[in-house]
This record gives sequence, structure tokens and C-alpha cells, in this order.
Amino acid sequence: MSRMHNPPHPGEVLREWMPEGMTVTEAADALGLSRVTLSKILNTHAGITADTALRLAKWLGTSADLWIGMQGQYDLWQAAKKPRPKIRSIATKLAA
Amino acid sequence: MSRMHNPPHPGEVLREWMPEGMTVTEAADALGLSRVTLSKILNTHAGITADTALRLAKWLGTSADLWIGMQGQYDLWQAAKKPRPKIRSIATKLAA
DNA sequence: TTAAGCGTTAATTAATACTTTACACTCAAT
DNA sequence: ATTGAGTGTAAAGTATTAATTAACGCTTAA
Repeated sequence: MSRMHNPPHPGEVLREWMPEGMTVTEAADALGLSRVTLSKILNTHAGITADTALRLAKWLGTSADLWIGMQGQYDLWQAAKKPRPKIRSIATKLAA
Repeated sequence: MSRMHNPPHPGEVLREWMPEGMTVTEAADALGLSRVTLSKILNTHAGITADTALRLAKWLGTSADLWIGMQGQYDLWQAAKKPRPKIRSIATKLAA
């Protein structure tokens, strides 16, 4: 099976997980990140690192996997948009 | 459920996928990467980027997901070893 | 003994995450 | 109307990391 298309930036999803009424400033403090860094993530201007995924997991009680996986899907989708040299499948070669 | 522990570096796994008798030089050519870059990956001295994952997928006929996911698990595991400030779970806070 | 293949290093370039500082904006409360 | 909190964003600096090419020394097979 192939993959979801146009996967969301993890920041968009994180938005939904943010506790009601909690400010970005408070959340950044809770996570031990700067306000700027968290703001960038929430506004899709920075990605989730493994370290950040672990912080989110602790904070929200999710798996770290969820966040790192989301970032991976997003990265893949973005990368797929860019040009890349044609690569011959090994199967094609073996069949030849 | 939690996650596999000590997940392999993607390079180790890639080793197993390398077609019998194919040289590193040939594989690097097929992937459009330099020999140095592929060698580093295979010897666990560099990671798999989204771009590289897409190349491997094309070449080997796997999903790109497989490779990016493996890298994510590896990164997570490595990051988990490093010290990180204690983070209070939101659940704890809500319970308070 | 040559040539191929390999691992590795070095030097360089390019992204990208993170920090702090700073500025301008909105909005609610006084 | 002015303050203050919260926000988004930009700039400047640090650090990490993936990629390149060039080069070296090693091993192995022809």
C-alpha cells in the first residue's frame, strides 16, 4: 500500500493537541524550548527533530514515534516534489 | 505499545538489500550518489535523508517509507540516550 | 605488479534547528 | 487612551549534518 498524500506538517497537528487556553509561551516553557522555536514549528516554519519528538511525547503522553513519523511523511512528500535523476529499478535490471 | 529497542542503522539493513555481487561503486552510480556518500551510509556514518529514501525506493522497489521510518526509529533511539530536561506531562498538570 | 574496489579523511558547500534579541502587531483590561 | 500579554517574524550567531570532490593507503584478484 502506498502512502497518504499531502501529509500535514507536524506543526498543524500539534496545534490541535495544544491544551485549551494554553499559550504558546507557556507551552514553550513546559517543553523547555524557546518561544521562537515553538512558534516556528506551529507555523510550519521548522520541523520536529528527534529531540523535540521526545519532548512532545513526554508532555502530551503520546509516542515519540507519532511525531517523528509525521515529520518523516512530511519530509518525504516535500522531497518527492523536487527533481531527482531517474533511477533504474534493480528489478528492471535483473529482468534484463 | 512501545517501540523496538536498539533499532538498526538503516545502513546495516541496506547492506542486506544490496544485490549479490554488486559493488558499492556500482550501487552509488545506480543511485546517483557519490561512492563516499553511499559508503558512509553503509558503514553507519551517515543517515538516510528523504531524498535518499526516495532513491532507494526506486532502486530497490521498496517504499520510501521503509527507509525514512527506519532512520526515524534510529534517530529517536540515539536521541533518547542523551540528557534532556525533565518535562512535566500535561496529564499530570491537568490532574493537579 | 597492476588495477579495482573499498574505507576513510579532509576541505568545502548547503540546509536546518536552535538560541537570544528585537520589533511591530493585536487585543483585552484598566 | 494607555498599558501589558501574547504573538509572529526577522536577524545574527552556533552547531550539526549531508552532500560533493580529491586524495591516501589497504586488500585482493588478474
